[in-house]
Amino acid sequence: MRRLSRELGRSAMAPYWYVSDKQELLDLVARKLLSEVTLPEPDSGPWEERLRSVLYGIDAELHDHPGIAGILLERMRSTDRRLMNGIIEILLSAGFEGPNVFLAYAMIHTYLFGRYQVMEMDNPDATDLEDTLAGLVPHLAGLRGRDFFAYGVDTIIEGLRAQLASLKRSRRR
Amino acid sequence: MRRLSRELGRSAMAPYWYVSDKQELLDLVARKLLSEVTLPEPDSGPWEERLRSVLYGIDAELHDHPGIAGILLERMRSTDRRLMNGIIEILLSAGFEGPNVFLAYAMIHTYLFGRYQVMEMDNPDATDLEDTLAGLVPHLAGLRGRDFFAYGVDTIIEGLRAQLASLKRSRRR
DNA sequence: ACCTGAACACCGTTCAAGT
DNA sequence: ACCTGAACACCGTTCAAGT
Repeated sequence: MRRLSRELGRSAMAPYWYVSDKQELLDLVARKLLSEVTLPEPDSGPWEERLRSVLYGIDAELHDHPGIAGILLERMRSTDRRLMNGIIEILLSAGFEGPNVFLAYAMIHTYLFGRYQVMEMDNPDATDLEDTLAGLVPHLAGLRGRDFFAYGVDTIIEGLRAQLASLKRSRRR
Repeated sequence: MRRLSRELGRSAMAPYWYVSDKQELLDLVARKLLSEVTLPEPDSGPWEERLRSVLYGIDAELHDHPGIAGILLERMRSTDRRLMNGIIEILLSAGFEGPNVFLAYAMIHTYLFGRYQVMEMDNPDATDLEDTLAGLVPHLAGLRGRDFFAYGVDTIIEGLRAQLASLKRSRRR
């Protein structure tokens, strides 16, 4: 707060006229970013594509503001449920049901949450990787943050597809 | 640091005789916890089970100390690479190769990271879920933290299995 | 070898006051 | 309506000093 006021050329207490505390300010920022993510139309494609689209949308917002990821994702599941609801609708349309809807959603949410703690891991200090790994290091050079995220999302989608298949199998009995 | 000293009945500066700063103290705690996780023997079972076993091991350590998750996972990929190497060996034994080893590892690491930011989400305030969701809420009651983690790990494993299958397909060409 | 006390630079925030 | 200044309770940490 003090740094913000300093950068705006005001006294330390100036922000407190607009906002009641630091938390409220961060909430407003998170709210703004969340509102910029669009949900795909229900009939705009297969669930996999719609899911990927929301996740990439959230990723894009977080990309330039990794600092508020925590607040943002916390809001997503408490006060600002628009995106959470949207994702759950996608999962329902995919065929998830009952507890599985929440399990699947939580899994996705958790991955997103991790993404913005790690971020810096994208370029993992290839220096002094031991034994078996040393030979693999060259492969690391070409990988970028987006590659890691894309691979993660793909893997999650494949995983969910498998869960869905076994759900349908057990339903048939 | 001040609170630690207070609880130990020492002056605020007492810890600084043992440790050069707060970061170093947290590192020592993280190191201790990481060292308590055992890696399964390479021939102790299929890769899926060995992977699950390490992840559950890490989860168990983090469970009672969610606060140091950030430091712990950061160490895992920087100074304390024992577990990271172990997981990567498991992935290699599963058939991953080249960049895919790192992509798969990063995906897992990211999920773990998210797990301990979210934690509290495990019981998501079923109050005022809107429209389509209201009907699903009863299913939430029975779900516990462990269920969410187990489902996440299962989904990741299924996802990785699918990635592996397509890797092998492309290798055959 | 182990610890203390005073001090510094930094926070978020309360409260009374200024224009 | 919009902002300031002084003050408080809290940090992590430096430095010189005590036993």
